[in-house]
Amino acid sequence: MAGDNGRDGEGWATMGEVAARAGVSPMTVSRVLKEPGRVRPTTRTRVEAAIAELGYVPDAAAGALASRQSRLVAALVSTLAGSIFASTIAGLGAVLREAGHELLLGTTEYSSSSEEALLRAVLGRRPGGLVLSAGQHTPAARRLLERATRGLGVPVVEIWQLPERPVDMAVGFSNFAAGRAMTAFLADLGYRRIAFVGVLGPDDFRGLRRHAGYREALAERGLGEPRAFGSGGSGGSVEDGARGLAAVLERWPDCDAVFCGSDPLAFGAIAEAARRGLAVPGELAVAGFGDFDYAGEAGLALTTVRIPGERIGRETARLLLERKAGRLEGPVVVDLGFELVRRRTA
Amino acid sequence: MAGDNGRDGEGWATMGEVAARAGVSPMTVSRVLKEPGRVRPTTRTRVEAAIAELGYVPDAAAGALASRQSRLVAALVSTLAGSIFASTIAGLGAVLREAGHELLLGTTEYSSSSEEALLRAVLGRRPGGLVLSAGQHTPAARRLLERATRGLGVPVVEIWQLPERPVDMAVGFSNFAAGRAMTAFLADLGYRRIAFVGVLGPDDFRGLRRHAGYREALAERGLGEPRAFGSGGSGGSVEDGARGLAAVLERWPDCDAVFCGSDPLAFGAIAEAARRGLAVPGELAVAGFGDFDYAGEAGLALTTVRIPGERIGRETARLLLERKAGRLEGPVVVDLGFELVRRRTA
DNA sequence: CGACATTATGGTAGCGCTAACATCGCTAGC
DNA sequence: GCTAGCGATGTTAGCGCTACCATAATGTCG
Repeated sequence: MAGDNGRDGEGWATMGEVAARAGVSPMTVSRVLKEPGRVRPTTRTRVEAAIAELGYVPDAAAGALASRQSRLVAALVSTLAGSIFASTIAGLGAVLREAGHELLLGTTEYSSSSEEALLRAVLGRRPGGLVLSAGQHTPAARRLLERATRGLGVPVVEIWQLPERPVDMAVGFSNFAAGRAMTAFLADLGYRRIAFVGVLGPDDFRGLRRHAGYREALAERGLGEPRAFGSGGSGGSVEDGARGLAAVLERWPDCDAVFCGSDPLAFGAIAEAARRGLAVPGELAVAGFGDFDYAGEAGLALTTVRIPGERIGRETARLLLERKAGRLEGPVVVDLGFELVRRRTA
Repeated sequence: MAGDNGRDGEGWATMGEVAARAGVSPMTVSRVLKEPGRVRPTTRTRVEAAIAELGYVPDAAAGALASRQSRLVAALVSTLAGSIFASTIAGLGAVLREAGHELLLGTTEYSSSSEEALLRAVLGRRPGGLVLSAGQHTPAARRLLERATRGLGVPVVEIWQLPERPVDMAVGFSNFAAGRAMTAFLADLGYRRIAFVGVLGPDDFRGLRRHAGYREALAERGLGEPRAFGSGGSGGSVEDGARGLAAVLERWPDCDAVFCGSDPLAFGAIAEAARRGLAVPGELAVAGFGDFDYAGEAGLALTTVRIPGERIGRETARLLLERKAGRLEGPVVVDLGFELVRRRTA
């Protein structure tokens, strides 16, 4: 079977074999691959033929070793589930690929203890850039990161939030501002007894910031004490939303609006409201966060906060590329903002 | 700043530097890393101290080149959006990481023309395994794959469906059987005029198989002509579901059930039904596919088909590892099945 | 038409690591 | 006390590629 396509030997063809077949030196083959313009067309054609005949695919590890360029960018996100980061990763990958880089992906699944191990594994690949979603890093991880970016010049981008003290660069939006804006928006709409349902575990930094924004808006407008319910763990599910609304209503039965820290939570809240015969938004307004697919007019018609997920990915890639090209100095923080989307639940 | 942690030199510490500091040869350092049991404890401690002091992180590319083992597994999925593959990738990554491998991720975004480019890029990394979600490959891509698995012994796993002619191995379930089972289930429930709304573009192989299963079930039970509406492109959104139901109802106003090719479509259909004042399931039953988060009791309470997404990932990793260990011969196809979940929409 | 600037190609030397074998020091056995 | 045998460590030789410099082939002009 071997030899059907390509060659008979063991393993992959090497550049030397291609060179021999084309009657040139390995160096010329290398140039055909990387700077075709610098090789005479006739030679180039010959080399390209040899490449095709042998089914040659250059060994990236050898190339990386020799050139000290891995053409690899590592992205470490907390999770892929819930479609939160998916579009960001897609955008990141698309831009990167166009520039000839590949994406090495790691998920920490919200356990920051495994973050360090993952980081070490990934750094061993000598990535040309690092993308991180986590808000807080273990001290050891932070040290590794500092060293990578400060000492070794590896660009690092933290995404989906704007850290006070970025390791290097950051692309995202202010969860605090978004939380405050939506709460203020609800207040402007006339709602007075606004509750908050979110994930308030210590690991979910972003949820915490949204909640802080909510409280801030309440205080600014003198809307009384916060009415917040935080589902614990790694929540943020539809069930958590239903439970959250139930808990809130039990404690503060007179609420006229609930701001949920994520669209799934809002979904759960709406379903729970329906179960209780509460008209939305007539008797209870509901707002979400994220503008998931199903939040649109055809689905929930949810009033929510839209986050430019894919743009975060693309912008991150752009920054990485710019910095590698030396066209970017110093710390960079890009605020891509957010957008309040009013639909029919508030 | 350099030297804060680790060393002052340019770039990363090398194994040779660690060796010098510990007063041993590089080979001993290598052994401490890979087979600590074969190094005397006192020596090992010394080496480990040197590693820590220098913040040494071994260069995986060099290791790969020398050992001809990349410890990299590449996964090529059509998309990350819609949370379809997310849990599979998470499961895959988790198991792989435990075994000391990393995940190289590529998304084709349903364009099979870019699949070949992606495949080439990824093969350059000499992955120890390949995971693919696409059903059909371009001839060139297929040739590359055949060569990789047949000629070079790279394990390949196709996931989320069971191809008739697998490249190497496959882990998934039968979309045909699932489509048929849900349709038959609806029939058993007493529904007689069952429509289908799905993505029927030529690129979505899985949707096509589900649709085929639907037709088969209809034929088996003599339920008359199929009533199918396929949204074209890369659809599968909530909007497509709403539009799909509208189209179906216009053409066949007497439908008593709709089977949707995915949960988002089902969501759209339910929303559209509500808009038209149709009681679900009283006047119109709706079934979905996928058992997304929001399909649960707390949300849509959707009758749907549950797919073991994460298990597919884990099983895939297991197969890859097994085959690499030489404990697995010949083609392997693992059918992980599916589960009909009856909730309150049918 | 020969000196010179170009352009095209080749040779050499490693990148950082590990497989395979060589060597050393030690304990065990008689 | 000598050697077989073992465990611990070192030496050598690349893995496949690219930077860098050298050389050869081509073109340019007085």
